Amino acid sequence: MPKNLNNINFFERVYAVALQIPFGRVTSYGAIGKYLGSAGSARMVGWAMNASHNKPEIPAHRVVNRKGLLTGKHHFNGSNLMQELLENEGIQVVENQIQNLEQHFWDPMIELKIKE
DNA sequence: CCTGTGACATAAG
DNA sequence: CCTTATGCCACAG
Repeated sequence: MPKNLNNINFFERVYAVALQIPFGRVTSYGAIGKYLGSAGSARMVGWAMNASHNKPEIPAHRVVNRKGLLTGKHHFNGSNLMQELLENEGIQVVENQIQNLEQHFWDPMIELKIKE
């Protein structure tokens, strides 16, 4: 993938990965960023998710930080919607933190492999 | 072009 | 476990 194209569809890349997260699975901002080749710039992923508000189809609730903490829940309607969505997928959430994270963790690097 | 910003990550104390 | 500090990088204005 040419470097020049990295910045063009960055948001869409994030969306594409988020959309590929299987039901009942979650991943981290860093994992997505790493998969996109922008390792370390997990902030970009979070920011992209912030922009994903325009795209309701993006399962942003399946994207959490490294600790499995629902740091972005405040960005959902201001309620515990994010937690409810996760619990609806069979994921236990206690104190805004995903339980058994490793069990539910979905790594795009592994599941989607690395292209190029 | 420069500055601020952000739903993160990692390290250090 | 906590708080700070620093790196990180694309985007908006």
